Amino acid sequence: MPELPEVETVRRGLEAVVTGRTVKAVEVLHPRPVRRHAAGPDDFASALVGRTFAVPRRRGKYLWLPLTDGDAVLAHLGMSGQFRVDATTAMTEHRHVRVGFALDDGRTLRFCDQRMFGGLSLSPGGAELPAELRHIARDLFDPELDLDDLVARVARSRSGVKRVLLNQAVVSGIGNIYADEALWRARLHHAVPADELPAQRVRELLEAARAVMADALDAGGTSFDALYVDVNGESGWFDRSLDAYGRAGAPCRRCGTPIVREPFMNRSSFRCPACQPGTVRVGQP
DNA sequence: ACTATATCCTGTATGC
DNA sequence: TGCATACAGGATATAG
Repeated sequence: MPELPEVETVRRGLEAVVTGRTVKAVEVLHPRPVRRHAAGPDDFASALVGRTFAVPRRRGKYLWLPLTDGDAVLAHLGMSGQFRVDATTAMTEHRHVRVGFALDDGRTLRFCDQRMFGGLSLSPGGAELPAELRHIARDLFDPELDLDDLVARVARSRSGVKRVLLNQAVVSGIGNIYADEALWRARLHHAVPADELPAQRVRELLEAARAVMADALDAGGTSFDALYVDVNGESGWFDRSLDAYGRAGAPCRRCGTPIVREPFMNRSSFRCPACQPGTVRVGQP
C-alpha cells in the first residue's frame, strides 16, 4: 500500500524519467483513473500534448508533475497505482495499464492501477502546489512543517490517536502500515484518545512515525506483492523490517508476546498487547 | 466544527 | 470443481 516512503520512491524514479521531457501523445485506456479531470478523458489526453515536465513533487501521498507552463499533472496512487517506464520490462506484462504518455525521448510512461482507487488529473496553475491539495496537511518530511503546532493540534483531538495519524488534514503521508509501526515504536495503543496523551508522548509518536518512514525510504519502501513497485518494477524490502503490521501471532521483537490483530475502521490494526496495553494509565510516567 | 461511517474497486485467499 | 465470502485500504461524500 503506497504511503509516504513508497510515493517518495516513485517520485524519485519519475524525476529521473520525466524531467525536461515533452509529451508527444497521451492515451487514456480507462476513464475511471481520470475521473477527477472534469473535462473528461479526451480532454485530459489532448490537453497534455506538447507540454514539458519539470521536477516532480510530493506532499504526503500525493504526487504532482509540474509542467513548465505553470500547470501540473496531479497524481495519487491510491491502493494499487504504479508508474512504469518501459526501459527494462515488456509492457505486455502489465495487465492494468490505464494511461500512457509517449515522451519525446522515445520512452513511454504508463500509469497502471489494478483497483483504480488512484488517478490523474490536470491541475491548472498547480505547478507550485495544486489547489486540490489545500486541505492536505504538510507531511513529516516537509521542511516547513511546524512540529510544535502539529503536536498541539494532535493533542487537542478527542479521536483515538491512530485515527488522528491517518487524518491527512492533520498530518499527511501516514497510512495503516506506518501508523501501526509508529504506535509500536512509541508503545501506544491505537485507541487511546489523543487528548489524553501528554504533549511529549505525542511528540515521541510523531518522531517515531518520521523515523520509521525514513527507515522505509532507505529500503525503497514496503512491498508485500506486485501491487507496489517503483518505476522500474522493483519491489522495496522494508516488509522484512516491520515490527507490528501483518505480524499477527508472531512474537513481539521487544518482549516476545504474540502480536494481535484487531478490527479497526473496517480494516486491521496490529499491536503488542504487552508493550501497547489498553487505555489504563497509557501516557502516564 | 468536529467526528464517524459508507462507498468505491479488483484480485487473491479461504471456506463450504 | 464451483460459488460465496472476507480481506486489502486510500480519499471522499455524507451522516450524525
